[in-house]
Amino acid sequence: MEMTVNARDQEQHGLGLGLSLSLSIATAHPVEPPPQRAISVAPISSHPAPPMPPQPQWWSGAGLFFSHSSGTDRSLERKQQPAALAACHGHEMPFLRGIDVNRAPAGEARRGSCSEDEEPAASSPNSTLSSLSGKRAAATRSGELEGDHTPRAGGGSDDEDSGAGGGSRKKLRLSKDQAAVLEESFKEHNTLNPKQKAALAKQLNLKPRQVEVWFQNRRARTKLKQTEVDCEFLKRCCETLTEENRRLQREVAELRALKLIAPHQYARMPPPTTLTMCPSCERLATADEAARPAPTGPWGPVPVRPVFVDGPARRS
DNA sequence: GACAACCACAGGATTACATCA
DNA sequence: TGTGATGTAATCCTGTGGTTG
Repeated sequence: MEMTVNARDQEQHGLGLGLSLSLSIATAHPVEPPPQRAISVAPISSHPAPPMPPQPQWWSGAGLFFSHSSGTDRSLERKQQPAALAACHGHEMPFLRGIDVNRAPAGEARRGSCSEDEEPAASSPNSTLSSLSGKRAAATRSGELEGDHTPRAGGGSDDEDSGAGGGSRKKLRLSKDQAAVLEESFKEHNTLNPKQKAALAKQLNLKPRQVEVWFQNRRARTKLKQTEVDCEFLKRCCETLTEENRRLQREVAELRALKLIAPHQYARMPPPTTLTMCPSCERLATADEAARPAPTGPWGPVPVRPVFVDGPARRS
């Protein structure tokens, strides 16, 4: 079961970009990434290989956080929820401590415990909401259904939220502490199971839905950033190959000229080695090497695409 | 075992708000 | 102070996989 989930995650996180050059190598093994290798451009080349950032922790962290199930093993989680939620208050998340939260007033109509927070209506508003889109969505926006707005300390009340024409959607800004904890959690595991979600929500005084949304957006940002990194990487690959191609063409021209000028000397030279450029690993290989099967790639070590590591740049 | 209905959750696209230069 | 740019929380929609009857 977990394999299925992971396979799906691989597919989804593996950048369905159609960037097939060397990306597939890295994306095919997100759970257990191959060791970083420098890109070995042609042995005779003097061009520096494109820089390659290290891989993020979460990339290889799938399934490690709550080891009883993968992040999306819902069936198991659903069965385990009552007991799990009873014991979910941060026990398995050592980093969830001492969070100074921008909390709504204590009297606010929030369901306190994480088990209570996992009520059906809030657990997956999307699935049900989407099928009821029109009215229900509008109702949600105006705070009728979930009261999903969690104002910051001193912020507006629910009354204020729904007051402005009913269609306003107040936007909570997470505090630095909250964002830091979420970020830390994301590094550990880029998806959440209900236990984790509830624990985080409880600890941060957010709604599980908010934690869920944050993770969704965070995954989207990571993927976007990764796409940018990939584009940059491919651009550099292209430049490198173009330059290499120019150089080889110059070399060919020089050799031809030499053949015309001194045909006798040229005849005594050893036969030229046939060089072939591997399109995926950017190594040059002789015809012999190319014919030989290699253990790790067509002609040797396989380069790993750069992977985005840091969080998105923030203005401050 | 095959099937349909349902549920939960993921990603992608988009909107709307908050903040900053 | 007004404004455009940017970041991001939140929403909507759709697809997928698991469970259940």
